[in-house]
Amino acid sequence: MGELAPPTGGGAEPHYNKIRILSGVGGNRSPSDTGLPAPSCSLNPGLPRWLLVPAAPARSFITDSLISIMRFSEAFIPTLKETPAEATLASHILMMRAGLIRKTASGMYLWLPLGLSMFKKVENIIREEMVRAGALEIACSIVIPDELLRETGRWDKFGEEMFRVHDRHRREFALGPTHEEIFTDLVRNHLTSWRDFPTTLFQIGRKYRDEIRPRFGVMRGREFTMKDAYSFDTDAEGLQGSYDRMVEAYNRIFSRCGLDFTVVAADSGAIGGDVSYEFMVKADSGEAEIASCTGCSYAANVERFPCPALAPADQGSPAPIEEISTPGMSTIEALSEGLSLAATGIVKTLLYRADDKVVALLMRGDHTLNETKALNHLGAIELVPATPEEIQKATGGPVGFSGPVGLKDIRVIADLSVKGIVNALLGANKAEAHFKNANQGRDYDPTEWVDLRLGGAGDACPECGETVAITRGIEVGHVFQLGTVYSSAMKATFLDKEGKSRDLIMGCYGIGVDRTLASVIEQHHDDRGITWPMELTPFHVAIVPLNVKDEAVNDTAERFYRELQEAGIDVLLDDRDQRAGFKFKDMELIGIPLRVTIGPKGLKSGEVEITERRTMETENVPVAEAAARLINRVQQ
RNA sequence: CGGUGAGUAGCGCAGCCUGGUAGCGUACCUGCUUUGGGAGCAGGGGGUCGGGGGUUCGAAUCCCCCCUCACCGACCA
Repeated sequence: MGELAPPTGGGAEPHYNKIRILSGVGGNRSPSDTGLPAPSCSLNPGLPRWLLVPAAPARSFITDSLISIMRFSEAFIPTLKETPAEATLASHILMMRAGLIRKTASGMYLWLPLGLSMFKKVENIIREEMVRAGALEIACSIVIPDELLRETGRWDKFGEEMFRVHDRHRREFALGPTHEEIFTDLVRNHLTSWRDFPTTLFQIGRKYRDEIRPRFGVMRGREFTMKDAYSFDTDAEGLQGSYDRMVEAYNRIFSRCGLDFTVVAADSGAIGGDVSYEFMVKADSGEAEIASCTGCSYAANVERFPCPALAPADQGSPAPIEEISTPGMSTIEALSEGLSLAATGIVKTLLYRADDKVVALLMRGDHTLNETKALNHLGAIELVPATPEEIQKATGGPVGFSGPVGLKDIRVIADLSVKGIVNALLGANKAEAHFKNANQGRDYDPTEWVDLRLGGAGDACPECGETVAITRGIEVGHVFQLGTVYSSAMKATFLDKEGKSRDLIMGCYGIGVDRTLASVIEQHHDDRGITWPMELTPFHVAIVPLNVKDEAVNDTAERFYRELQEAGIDVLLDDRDQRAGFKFKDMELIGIPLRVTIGPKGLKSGEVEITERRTMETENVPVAEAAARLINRVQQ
C-alpha cells in the first residue's frame, strides 16, 4: 500500500476547484457567497479573477453505477474457458478470459462492456483526484498538426515511434504520442498575465506510439489511454507547489486502486526536463528495473541510478604496452578465460552510432553499459550499436577487437570506472589481436569521462551508502518538472508584475490508465480468476440462483436483485439456465467480490450462502438477513 | 530490426512429411433428459485452409513472393 489511506466516501472536507471567468459575465462573487468555509491551503492564492466553488465531493463508489444491464442473460460477457494462445501475462490472460478486452490488431484492443466499466472506474478515480488537486479537465484531438511538433523539434525526434497521417491536401499530422505541444500552445494563446497562473490542465485521452514490440496485452499497446496533466507556473516555487499537489494526487489515486506501489527517481527521456519520478507498481512481470536501497528509502529506476567510479583492481605498476595474439577471443568471456585474466582488468570498447556519428564507449570488462546514460550524455536522438561495417570503417579492425589506442576522429567516452585501470587489456583494432599493459594517459586518452555504467544489486546507495537491491515494477505514472524546455521552444511566455516577458515554468504528469487497470489484476488474482478490490469491481455482488426453474429460488433471487439495486449496489444476476459449477466458474473468473448463492436445499431451511471471492470463504445466512449483510459488506 | 515459431469454424487444435477437394474438442442452434462445481444423448448450422503467383489432371498439403501474429533478443565486441 502507499502512504495514504483511501479517502472516505462521505464526511471528507469539501474540496475546491478554481474556475476562471473568461469574460466579465458571472460577476465577482466572493468565496463566502458559497456558504462554505474558505479554502485552507495553497491551492488557491485568492486571486480576484478566480472564483471558488466547492468541487464535487469524491463520489461514493456505491452509488457510482456504470453498468445498465445486470442480468447475465442480457449482458455481453464472452468468457473463455481456454487461454488464448497469444497471452502469457496473468493480467492479459484474465482480461481476455473474463471478457474485458479483445484484440483488434497488434497492440490495439477494444474494451468490452465489462472491461469498459472497470476502465471508467479507474478513470473516475483519476478524474476525482485531479479535480481535487485543482486541475481543470479538457479534451484534445488525438491528431496533432506537424507544425506544432516541429516547433519543439519532436516531429523528427519521435522518429518511427510516431504514427503519421496526412489529409487530402497532403498536410501532415501525427497521432499524438503525448500532448505537451497542444497544451503549451493553448496556454500561450490565451493565458498571458502573471495573474493567470498557476494553472494545471489535464485530459484523459488516447495516445499512439508505434512501439517496436507491443506486448503483454494492454500493458504495452500501440494505442493506450493516458491521463496527462500539464502545470504552468511563473516561478520555481510555484512549480514545486503544482508538482507536489500532483504527487499527492497520484498517491491517492494508486492507493484507491488498491495497488502496492513505490515512487522512484527516473530518467526524463524523450520528454525532457530536470526532476522526474515514476510511480511503479511492484510486479515481477514489470518491464522496469528498480534499484532500491536496503538501508534507507532511496529508490531509482536503474536507467537513472548513479554509479560512481569503483576502485580499480590492483595490477601493479605500469608495464610497457605489448600487442598479443588473441585468436578467436572476441568476447570478454573468451579473453578472460583464454588469458586467465579477471574481467576487471579488461577495458571493452563499445562502438555505437549516435544519430549519424560513430562513437566509442569504454567500459570496464565486467560492467554493463547503461544506454540511457550514454544517450543523455550524447544528446542524441538515436543510439544503436554500430554495424560491423561501421566498426571496420571507424577503427580499421573487425568486431570484437576494438580498442581506444590510435582511434582518431571519433569521440572516445569512458566510464568513470575505467580511470585508474593499470595495465589494461584492450582491443588492438586488428583481427585476432589485443594490447596488454595499456595505460590511460600514456597509450590512449578518452575525450570525455562520464558515468555510463548500469547499476546492479550490491551497488552503493547514493544517499546512505548501503547496498541496493534490484526489483521489477510496472510504470503506471510519471511526473516531470519540465522547467522551460517547451515554453522557451514555443515562446510560451507571460508578463510579470514588472511587465517583463518571461518563459512559463512547466510540469507534466502522466498516468497510463489501461496499464493501471492491468496492474490491478496483476496484483489481485488467483488461479480461479480476478479478485477485484471493491472500488474497481464492475459488480459488487453476484446473485447465483442454482435452478432458475425453481420458483422459490427464482423469486428469492429476484427479490435480492431488487433490494440490492435499491440500496445502490451494482449487482449481477446470473439468470442463465446453467448448472451450478458452470456459473460458479464464470463468477470466479470475473472476480465479483461477493456471491450470494440461492439453492432449493438452502431455502428449505431458510438460508442462502454468501461467499467472499478473495478468500473463498462461505457462510450460511438466514434469507431475511442476507441483503443487509451484503450491503454492509460492500460498504465497509 | 535479428532469431524462432505460428496463421485451417467464435476459441483451442489435428491434417501438410507421403497431393485426391477438410476434421477433432469446445462454443452455437433444435429436441429430450439432467440440475450444488465448466452435464448426457440425438440431430444440426458454420470454413475465401492469411494473400498472390507457380508446379500439377488435381494443392490446406509441393515451390516462390508478400502479409499478419506470437515468443525471445536487439549492450557485454
